[in-house]
Amino acid sequence: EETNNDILQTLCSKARLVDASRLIDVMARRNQIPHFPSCTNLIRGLIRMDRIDKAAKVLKVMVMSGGVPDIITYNMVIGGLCKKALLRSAIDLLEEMSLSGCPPDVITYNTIIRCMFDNGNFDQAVGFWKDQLRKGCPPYLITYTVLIELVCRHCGILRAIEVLEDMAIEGCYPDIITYNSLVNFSCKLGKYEDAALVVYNLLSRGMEPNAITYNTLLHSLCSRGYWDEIDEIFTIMKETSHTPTVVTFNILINGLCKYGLLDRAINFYNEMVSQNCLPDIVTYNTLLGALSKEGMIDEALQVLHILSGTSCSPGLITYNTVIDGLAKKGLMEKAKEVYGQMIENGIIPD
RNA sequence: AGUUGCCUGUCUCC
Repeated sequence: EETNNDILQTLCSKARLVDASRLIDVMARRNQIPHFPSCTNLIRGLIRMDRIDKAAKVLKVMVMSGGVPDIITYNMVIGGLCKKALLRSAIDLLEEMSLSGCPPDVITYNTIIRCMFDNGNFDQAVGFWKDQLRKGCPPYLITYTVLIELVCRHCGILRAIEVLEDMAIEGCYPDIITYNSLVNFSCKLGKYEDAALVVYNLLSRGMEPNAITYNTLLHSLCSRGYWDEIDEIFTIMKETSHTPTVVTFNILINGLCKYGLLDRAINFYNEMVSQNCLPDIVTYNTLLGALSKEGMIDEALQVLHILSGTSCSPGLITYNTVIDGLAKKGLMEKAKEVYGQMIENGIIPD
């Protein structure tokens, strides 16, 4: 046991986390008790590597061995399970928490509610939330922010705004994120009158739209090609303290590309560079997709080549984008070549 | 300290 724990610590410190998790399995089978702090570090590391399955297993061994993981580690594992849509496992773990001496907190509940919501299990999410209220949990802003979209979806924007007002009466003040969620939802439905109503409401509460509010509007307007309105908002952003961000430019570039207006998209690219707003990998992925679609294959390959070895190196989506573009033009040889580059650069295909 | 809520990019489905 002692020897194994020494090995465990060595593996953890050498970042050989999968090996370490196998060792934990072996130790568990031999009824050996793993060193708990190492377990915690291992769990967190495995989550960072997206190996939730392993992390959950180590957590289980730790608990069975009498260890009590801290709330943050638990929440991270539950969050990881939720991201993988393993809601059932997340709920099982939630139930084990209290038994293991580490009762769940708001963050645990919010994580689970969010997961139910994302999976379309709306009734389950609301039921779960009501259970919490019944148990005496005070209303939490983040929970409301997740659920307010449901009110909007089922009862309309006016009711949603009423709920926000009720929240404030209960001392739970909606913030800009809460309002942005509603702006986003309204925009997705193309209900710009509703979005405007939300903006008026946040203004009347002494808040201001932020860059994300504007970006949300821009994204929706872009998908519908409302260029005049887009121009107007972009101008407002430049005049206020909510300067366009890299996301703003990415939205505009993407919108123009989708409409085949690559030249105008490139103008925005130049504008962002000249304003010291650094393009990121999303910017390049967007442009690469457009170049490929327009048949500007050499240009695309050139950009790809330039990107390799910069701080903004091509990722999985970059390669997928270019390979897909080449394949759709029937250029299978070139596609395979790029695939080879991808492997060489250590990117694992999906 | 580190874990939960708002905006952008590829493919598939629509």
